[in-house]
Amino acid sequence: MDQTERIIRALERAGYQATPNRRLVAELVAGTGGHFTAADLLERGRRQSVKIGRATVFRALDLLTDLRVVERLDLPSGSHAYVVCDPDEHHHHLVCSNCGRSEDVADGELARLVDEIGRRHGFRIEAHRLELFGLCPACSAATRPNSETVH
Amino acid sequence: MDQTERIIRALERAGYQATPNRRLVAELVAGTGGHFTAADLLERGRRQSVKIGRATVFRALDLLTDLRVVERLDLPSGSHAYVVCDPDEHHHHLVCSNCGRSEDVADGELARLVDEIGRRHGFRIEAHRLELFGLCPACSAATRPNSETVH
DNA sequence: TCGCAGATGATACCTGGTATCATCCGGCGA
DNA sequence: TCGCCGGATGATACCAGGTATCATCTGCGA
Repeated sequence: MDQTERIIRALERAGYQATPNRRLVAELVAGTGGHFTAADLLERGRRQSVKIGRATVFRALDLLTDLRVVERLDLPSGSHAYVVCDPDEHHHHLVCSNCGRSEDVADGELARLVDEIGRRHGFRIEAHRLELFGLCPACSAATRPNSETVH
Repeated sequence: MDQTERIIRALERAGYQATPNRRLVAELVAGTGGHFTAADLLERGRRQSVKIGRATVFRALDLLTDLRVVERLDLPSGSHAYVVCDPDEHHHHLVCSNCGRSEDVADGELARLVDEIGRRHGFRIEAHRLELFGLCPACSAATRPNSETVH
């Protein structure tokens, strides 16, 4: 898939240079199955024996976060991670607590619910964040193979 | 209000000693209107010219988090804070982005929604977290005084 | 060819949190 | 009453993730 290209194009569309370093970060980011940390990217970069500064990685991630190509996630453990996601639509994340894989979840009914909560508490709600953690189909099957199949 | 006592009693019920330091932390925690950080507590402690170690504060907060008397919050800025809350019921937080005041929000319909999302994506959802940010009634009124009154 | 803006990397720094370790303290048994 | 012991404490060092600074590099346009 062209995840890498999508990211690069998002950068260019926003008027940023698509430098080799940024391309590299885009590739590394696109190559993650699920969530990742800046340290992950650095390590994978080094393993491919390309050298890139820590600051540069953080700066690139910052850019991508601004462009909403990646988002920051707060894991239940309290630590932070990043995930690639769709910049075009407000959504939330469903994260596999075993393999780290992440899926976007459309806001859907949540907006209505949030609205209602705001009204009930008299708050003017400006932002909300829903994060869901659990086992993805694969991990779920692996840990409980005798469980019912999808239906 | 007996917020302080409630916290102390929660400690004792769980078999922990209610030491003077823990009492102090309980008071400091109970005395916050909204969310706070460990650094806040330390500073307020020192301002009251009681001396308490950083580690002790963190340890006490850890305990209280375990007892679910306080919870950790991830602010939109990416930083962490703590809030006091009701340990007896699964709930979420509605946080004023101006004054920091926080209210508990019952899970309500969200459980159903979460369930449905899980089913749709084939995930076995184990945990979810909803955080809402906005202006509380007071701050809302202050920033837009000509706005409609509560009705 | 020069100059400049933006990108880069090394490095120092900051913040929030944890680990370690020696010390302190209060309760309890001898 | 003494001594012991476990839990609590505080100082301190440490760690991770992230930011700030600054000198250097690079590529592009005039």
